[in-house]
Amino acid sequence: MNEHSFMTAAALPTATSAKEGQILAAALELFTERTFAGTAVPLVAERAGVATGTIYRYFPSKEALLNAVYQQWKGDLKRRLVDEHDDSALLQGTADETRDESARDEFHHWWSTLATFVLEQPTAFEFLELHHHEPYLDDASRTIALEVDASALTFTMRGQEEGVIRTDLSPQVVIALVYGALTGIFRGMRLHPDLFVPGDLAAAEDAAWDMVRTPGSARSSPPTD
Amino acid sequence: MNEHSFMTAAALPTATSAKEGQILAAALELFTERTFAGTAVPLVAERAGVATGTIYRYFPSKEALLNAVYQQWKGDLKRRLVDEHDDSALLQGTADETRDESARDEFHHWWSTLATFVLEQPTAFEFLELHHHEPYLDDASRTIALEVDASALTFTMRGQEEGVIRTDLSPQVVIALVYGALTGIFRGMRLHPDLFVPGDLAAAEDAAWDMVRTPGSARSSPPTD
Amino acid sequence: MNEHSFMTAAALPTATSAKEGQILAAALELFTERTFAGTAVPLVAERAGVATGTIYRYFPSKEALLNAVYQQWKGDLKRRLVDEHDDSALLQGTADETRDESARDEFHHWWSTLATFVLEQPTAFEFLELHHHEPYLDDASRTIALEVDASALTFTMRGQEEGVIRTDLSPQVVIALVYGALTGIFRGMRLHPDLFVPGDLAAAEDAAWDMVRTPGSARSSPPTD
Amino acid sequence: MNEHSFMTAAALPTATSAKEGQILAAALELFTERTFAGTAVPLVAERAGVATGTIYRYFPSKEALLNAVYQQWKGDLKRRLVDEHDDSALLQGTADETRDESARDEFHHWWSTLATFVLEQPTAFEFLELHHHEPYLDDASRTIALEVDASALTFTMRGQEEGVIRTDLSPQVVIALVYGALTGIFRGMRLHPDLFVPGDLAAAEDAAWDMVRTPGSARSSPPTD
DNA sequence: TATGAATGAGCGTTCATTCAT
DNA sequence: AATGAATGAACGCTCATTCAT
Repeated sequence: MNEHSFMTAAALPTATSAKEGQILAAALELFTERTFAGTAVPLVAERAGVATGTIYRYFPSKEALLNAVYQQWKGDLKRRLVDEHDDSALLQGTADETRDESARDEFHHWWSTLATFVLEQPTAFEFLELHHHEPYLDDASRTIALEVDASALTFTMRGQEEGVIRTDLSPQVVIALVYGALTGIFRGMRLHPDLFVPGDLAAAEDAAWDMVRTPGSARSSPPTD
Repeated sequence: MNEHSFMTAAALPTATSAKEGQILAAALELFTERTFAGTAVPLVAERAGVATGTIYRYFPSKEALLNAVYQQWKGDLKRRLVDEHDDSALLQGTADETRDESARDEFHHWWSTLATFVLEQPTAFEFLELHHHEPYLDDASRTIALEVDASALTFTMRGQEEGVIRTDLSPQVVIALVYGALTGIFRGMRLHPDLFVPGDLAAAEDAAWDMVRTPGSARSSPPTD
Repeated sequence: MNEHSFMTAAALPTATSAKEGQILAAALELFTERTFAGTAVPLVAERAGVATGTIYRYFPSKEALLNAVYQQWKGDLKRRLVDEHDDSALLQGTADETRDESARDEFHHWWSTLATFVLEQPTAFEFLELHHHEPYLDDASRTIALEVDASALTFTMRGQEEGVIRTDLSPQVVIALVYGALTGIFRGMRLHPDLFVPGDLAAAEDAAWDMVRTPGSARSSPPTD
Repeated sequence: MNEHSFMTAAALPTATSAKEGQILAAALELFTERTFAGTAVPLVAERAGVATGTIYRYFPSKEALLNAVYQQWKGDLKRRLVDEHDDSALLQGTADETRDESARDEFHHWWSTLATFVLEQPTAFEFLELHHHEPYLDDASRTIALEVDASALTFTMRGQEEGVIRTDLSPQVVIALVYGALTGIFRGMRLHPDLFVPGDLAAAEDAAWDMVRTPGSARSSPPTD
């Protein structure tokens, strides 16, 4: 299904030196805390522990640095959500008669993978949220985002064709609802860390599924990892 | 129910002159399009049709202008969500035996009020989303946000006590899920206007309710306005 | 012959405020002393007695400032060499039988006008020399230069047709020789002020004429102003 | 005649390695194309095909590199104009009765040597023109320039004493006129290559001589090489 | 000897804010 | 009350120079 997964992983921008990694990490934090325009390049340099000029040895401009951060993490997310899932699906060999189970399974895959990413890399997730649609995202950045979107769309439409996912809403609306719900919890966690616990994300999976499954159909439990 | 309504209403910033209104409108648009740090004050002045110096006659600083915009619209939203609803609830005199209905009704009130606001004032809604957690929000701005949150919390906890809203999730998580779901659709509408229609927001209400209602309980239809 | 001379004079860039004039004067000096790339904008501001940012209120960029200086002085020179001469020629009504005289007269006009300019505005003349062919000259700057060149070419070719100016050299070479000779003296004056006197320029006119007049023809004295 | 020739010849910088030669050649081109301040050292390194740091192994600073280029070519020019001529004059043994011839001959030597240099090394000639009077020229650079000037001065004054060169102008003015005329043609060739031909330089020699010879005296033809 | 990554001062330019008009 | 010219600190970025390899 996806015979490119090894290659694309290699093609994704990865820090090829310690300094580049420090710069990417500092930029991730600061762009997230202070927005792109609100972050001075010398500040990135200071947090990365390098001189200002060094940043321009690795990235041709501030904008290119932002795109590198975006591609680093959107690429990581895509790998988790799309590439690895395709691989495991190939290995397991999904049979047709398990479709009904499979939709719930796949929902679980998406939700739990996102939840894991969110808990492991909250700053990266917030960065991606903040820079969804900035005009300074370049083609490479947009391409990765579209690949993730396309994969989610495929899954959702299949679920609707099978009658497992509600059809009174367009697949885009279904995706927006689920992704938004997850983002809502994430935002609560960041804004009010005292009122949320890490388990909330996993606990909300069933509720999110109840939102988009065909109403009235038999409820199915998520798989136990 | 809401003993603060007089005070807060009076405290809300309202444009007291045509020029102030033009400045607030221009700032709303530009801060939303370009972020706070990415917006030059002279640009706000130009779009508002006033001289740069005039802005400083009405607002002591760029940051104060941002807070004024925030309070203008978060205040408007609060008035729609909290104040007016309290008023109408007071007038109608809600009886105890209608509680079960009432939770669904109140959910409908929140969802549809938010949906209306989103469709009427998409730029203002996006502005509020973008400036959720900025460090330059002042106390007045934060206070309004907290009042809205508190009102939603009260409603949700009552719904949970009544057994209508699911109790396997904390009230904060419930609120975050619903608000996030709505925001997700809104973001889809802004990002992909061709894939969404205005009716999607209203159509998603039932799905959102399915997410937070106690699972397995009888489904109740929303009221017809 | 040139009914636009009043208009073009008005269209030439002229300092429209005291500050703009100070900036142009400071830029002229510094660009001449230190070359364009060797001159920092803050240095121009300092010598002009204004803040750095003020320069950008009058000129969109350092390059535009250079072009403004160029057009200011090349325009001045063009006015002296071309426009005013056309005017006076029109007024006097040159007759055909005085052609032979006229070529020597016209040569005198060019030489003495250039000499006057050089003595009055040595820095401006050196600036124009230094920026003859820079790639950052814009179209307006080049146009003025071409107009001066074209006028010199017309005069030279007429002199050659009349047999007064030597024809063993192309008109371009004739112009280059004369202009170069004058520039050579100017450069000597700047480089070795102790070895040259202001009168040298005027004194060299006859020699320069001897270079380009048809050899062996009767020598004609320059007019006495 | 020139008692300095041994010393100065030894003092002239000569490329002592292939790399140094490449650096000098790259610097010549770039300083001429882009001016000194407008040329980045890494750019010189790139065009020379060496690493940036290598330049600092041969030249202590960018300024020193400029002076090395200047001395390389001004030294070359001096060798052609002064040293070799002295040598050949010494060998041939010039007799007194050929003085009148000799002045024209010597003029021819200067003009044709300069013309040859200009045609063979246009970039070097332009470089020397551009850096006539830069404040960053060091003593060694200035010394070479003065030696050339002194030699020209000696020749000119002798010509004036003999009555062959006009005496209504100081020898410095005479030199400036001739050198300027030649430079004027050179500049025309660079600026408008389509309007000039290489032969123009040689063709203008007679005209230049007409400029400085004593007017009215018998015209003498240049020697045929 | 030669490299080129790293530095940080300084570049051209912008912009929040002030204030004379 | 309103203007917009003026300011200068701070921006994104460059580059002469150094030095570990």
